[in-house]
Amino acid sequence: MRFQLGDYVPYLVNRAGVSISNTFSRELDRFGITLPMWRVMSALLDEGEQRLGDLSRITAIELSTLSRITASMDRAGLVSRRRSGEDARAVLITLSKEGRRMAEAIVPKALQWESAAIAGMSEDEVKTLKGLLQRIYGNVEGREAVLR
Amino acid sequence: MRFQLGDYVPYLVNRAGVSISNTFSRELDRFGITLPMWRVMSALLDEGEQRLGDLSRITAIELSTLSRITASMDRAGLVSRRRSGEDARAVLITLSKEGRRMAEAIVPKALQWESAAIAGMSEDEVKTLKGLLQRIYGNVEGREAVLR
DNA sequence: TATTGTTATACTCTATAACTATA
DNA sequence: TATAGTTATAGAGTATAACAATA
Repeated sequence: MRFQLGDYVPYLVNRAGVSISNTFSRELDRFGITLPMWRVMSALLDEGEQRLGDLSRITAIELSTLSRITASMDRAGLVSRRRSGEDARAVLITLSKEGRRMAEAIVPKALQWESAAIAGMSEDEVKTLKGLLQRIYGNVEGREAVLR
Repeated sequence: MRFQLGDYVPYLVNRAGVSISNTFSRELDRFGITLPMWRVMSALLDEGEQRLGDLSRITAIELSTLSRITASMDRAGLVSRRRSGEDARAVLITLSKEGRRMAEAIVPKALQWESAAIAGMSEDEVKTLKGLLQRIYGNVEGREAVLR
């Protein structure tokens, strides 16, 4: 049976994703943060204070990994963590002033990298791309949910 | 400045890629191999014997990582490695009989996972998706090449 | 000198599971 | 009992660089 890696969707998606991530990670090195940290910061910038569990869903970072990441960001002064008043089990994460300042400095760079990645595509193509990627994620996670 | 993670292409690509990779990795666990190993095997299945450097390009795996991975696959009896006669610096990697048998057993599973990931998409959409993902990879790696 | 590949180190993320505290 | 997080451990990939062998 013939199998061509260059025509195989999971490979193409993963290769594109890894490629973007790796190159942007190098940009983030200058700020002393990792890509998952940037995800956390941008999610908080957009959505405001979040519970750890919700942040895990938004950023697609494993809860246990996220727990360590936010602890490290807390030590670095980028976020603050406090117990929720409504549910004492929950931890609320917020951007600190410094974290917000850094996040706002990174946003333009992030948009530049996005532009570079989608260079030459029409608005329609980009829109289609986003839709299809969301469907892939939904399909895969949905199947996962069934298997669990 | 507003920044929405859920509308940001690098995030969407990476999320979809990681999601597919993680779920398929669990399928591969049954065969006792990792996703990068499967990449190597499928590339060799499709393209035949390869130099390590070429295999690195095809699979998008770092050379130093690939060196260790193929060494481990060699120990597991999945591939064989030998020096090239034409260029004694180069190492040629081939699937062993057992490696080929395993790869051929995995191909149908891989195609099933691909089908699940792209469920509900038309042929045209899938074709568009592949083209756009290839362009992203080209754009990013091209920019990388310039920066280096 | 440049290229092909190997090896070592330090770091990050993942997967898993045991654990605490609260609901 | 179930949920929200924390912590520890083992394993895999990445980045980097030093290195050997060959071109």
